[in-house]
Amino acid sequence: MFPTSDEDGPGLAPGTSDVLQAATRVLAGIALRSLDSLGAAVTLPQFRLLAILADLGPVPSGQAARALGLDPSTVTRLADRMVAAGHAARGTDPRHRGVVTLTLTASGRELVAAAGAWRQRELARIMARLAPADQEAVTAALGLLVSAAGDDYGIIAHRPVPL
Amino acid sequence: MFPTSDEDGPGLAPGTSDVLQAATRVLAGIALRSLDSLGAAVTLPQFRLLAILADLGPVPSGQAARALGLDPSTVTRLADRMVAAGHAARGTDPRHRGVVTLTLTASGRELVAAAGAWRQRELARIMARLAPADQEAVTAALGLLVSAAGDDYGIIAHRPVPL
DNA sequence: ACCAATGCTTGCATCATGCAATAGTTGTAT
DNA sequence: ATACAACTATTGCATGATGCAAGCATTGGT
Repeated sequence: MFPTSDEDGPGLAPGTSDVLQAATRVLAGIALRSLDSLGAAVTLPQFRLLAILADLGPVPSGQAARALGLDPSTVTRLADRMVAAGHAARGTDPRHRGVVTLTLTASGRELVAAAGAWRQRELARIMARLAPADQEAVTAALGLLVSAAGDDYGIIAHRPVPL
Repeated sequence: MFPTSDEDGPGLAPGTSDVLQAATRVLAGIALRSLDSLGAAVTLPQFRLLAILADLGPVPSGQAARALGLDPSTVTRLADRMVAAGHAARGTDPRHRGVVTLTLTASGRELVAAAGAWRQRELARIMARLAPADQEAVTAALGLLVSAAGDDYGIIAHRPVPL
């Protein structure tokens, strides 16, 4: 089934590495292609900014930068493009006039929602090929993997993880 | 455990989307951080080129471009940098002198091997937190997922998938 | 009123990317 | 033999992403 690369490290059952690599390809592929479904409206970094804004609501630019693991200046320029495209808006915090808050516009919210919907449809399409019991097994196993990875690869990590 | 986003599409059990998203983060995170372990020696696009060369052996530049889903000109310039860095070398096919073949140097092979080794250690570290039975369950489930995704997200796809 | 800390932006350099135009090669047809 | 069509790789050009360093504005404390 998989091109066994006879490269299994210590403590890993044979074939595990290959399966993990293939699974990474599948999951990352779904995430990336969901952007293509938007008609090339936004790039991956741009979408990441929109997604974090959808998650956090209106936040200071710097906080978005920390959440994304990017330099503040990079977020400034990403925001430039998203404001120009009408997907986000800049605002000010009355308390601290030096702070620039970023918010999604209706257009931005639509993009994030559309990508999420596409991802779910695609996922359902793939899972539908499995028996119900297997579907449950996949979900349960992924939950195990995620819990094992713990905080190391969570949204809030020492070094934030993309996607 | 997961921030249930009450966003489960049709045909998906509740929570599935969140688990999948978290799993994507974990797997993509491992793949991306394996590059950091190389000391920022190469960027992700550069490493993708090296990895494809490791997979395919010496290949024409254009074939590498197709395998990566990139424009040939992009591969030309990626190759420029990797040749300059000493990780790859250009060659010619005696049959077709217009064809430029790309090969890994010893240095390039080392990089690919080091990243793979890091990934395996990290994976083993995470899996070690699970009971052996659960480890097996995770591997089996990922295999199911990959087989369900089938050719749609394989190395050889209509639209090649990164990573 | 000065000053240090904080936060955003701009200047600069580098990498990544695709499209279009160009150049070199090969095989075929005239 | 020459001309042409097909293919491959590269270069020119424009845009986006990125980090670091410098600059500017704001805020709070002394």
